[in-house]
Amino acid sequence: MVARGDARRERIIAVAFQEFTAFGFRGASLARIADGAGITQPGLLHHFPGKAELLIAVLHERDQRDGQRIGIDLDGVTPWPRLFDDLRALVDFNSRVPGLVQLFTVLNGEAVTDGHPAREWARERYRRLIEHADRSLRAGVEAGELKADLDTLACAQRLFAVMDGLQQQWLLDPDRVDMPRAFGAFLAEVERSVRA
Amino acid sequence: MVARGDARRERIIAVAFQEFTAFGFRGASLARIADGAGITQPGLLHHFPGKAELLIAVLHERDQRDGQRIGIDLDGVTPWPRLFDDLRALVDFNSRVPGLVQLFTVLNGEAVTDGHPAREWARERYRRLIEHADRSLRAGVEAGELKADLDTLACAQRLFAVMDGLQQQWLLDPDRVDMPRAFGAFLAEVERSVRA
DNA sequence: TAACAAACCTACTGATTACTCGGTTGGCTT
DNA sequence: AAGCCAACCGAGTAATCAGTAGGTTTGTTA
Repeated sequence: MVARGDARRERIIAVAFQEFTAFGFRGASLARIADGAGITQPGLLHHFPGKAELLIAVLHERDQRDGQRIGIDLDGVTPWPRLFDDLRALVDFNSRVPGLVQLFTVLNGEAVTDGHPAREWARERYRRLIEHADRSLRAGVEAGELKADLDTLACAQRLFAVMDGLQQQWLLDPDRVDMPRAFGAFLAEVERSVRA
Repeated sequence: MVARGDARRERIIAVAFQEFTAFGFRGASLARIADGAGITQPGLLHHFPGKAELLIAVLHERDQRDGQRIGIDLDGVTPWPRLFDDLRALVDFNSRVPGLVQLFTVLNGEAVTDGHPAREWARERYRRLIEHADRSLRAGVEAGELKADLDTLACAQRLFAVMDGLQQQWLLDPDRVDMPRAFGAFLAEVERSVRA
């Protein structure tokens, strides 16, 4: 009976992913999620103790799945040319999965509100991503390949600021924002300016 | 009796501003807003036909108030060096009013969800801001002061992407993000790279 | 085969949601 | 003084919200 339970959990998470993407955490309804998963509401709450925990489960599942797909080792030190390639590939991929981008955009925005269950998750996620990029750039500086006076932390923050800012504009107005192109151009500019 | 009505409207909008900032549109409660404004819920709905219209009223009021404060003429053509100064001043100001930044961040994120009343507002706002910056840069190109092959639209989009992306990071982790400094450094970099 | 527990269900809770109906009040205009 | 209307309020509306209590089914394991 373990197998059936696991399958159900996956189904619930998949439906919850869509619900949170469409309406955010506050706009999401457990009743609709249960319905979509072909289960009653108490049945849903047998698998997850509450709405907040369900959201966290969805986010963790996404982190894990996307982490291994994109193949970036967030704990190691990626050589900086590889970092830029990885980011380019990530944005290219994202441009083909607007739903995924929407989930992250909506929840990042919602996360700054009072008492939001994803606040911690959002902050830690940014810290991880930025520190990873920062390490790459610092290694490049130490190897003498990048400018010695490069502000690596500010540069790392900027990389993800542009990525997220373009996602926001792209979701609101896809016809006017060529996200991969705009991000690629930005990266090229950065690559030129950081070289020693 | 007109004066009292106007004062009440202003009071309602001020309280609603805080409520939408703290909880977003979906998380906001008309009952709490009415309470904070010292009025009953039907009393509130006498002034605004519904929750969506109240949100729009708050956003329009903010647009108007902030528009005249920052002194940017969105319809005219700002000389590009002035554009950069204006943006710098805007980010400096924003760093002193986190509540205001939070309202815009939360609503921009929420706006991409299904059937959100601020979707149109968010899209039009970006269009206005980006077109304004784009016109500035194009004028600079035509005057021969900026690179002839500068992609002015992509550059304009990037300016606001960085601004919003840094706001997001700053709200989540104010200790690790020096927003005005990071944005200033970015602008300096842009200014160097766009010059003819 | 007996015990056990995971995986559900029905039925319900009280709270909250945005919003409506049908008033009353009180100041301004004619 | 009569009439009018903006500015409210009390009392509800039906719907939805997340979550609970307590029981039943069903497969696994001892």
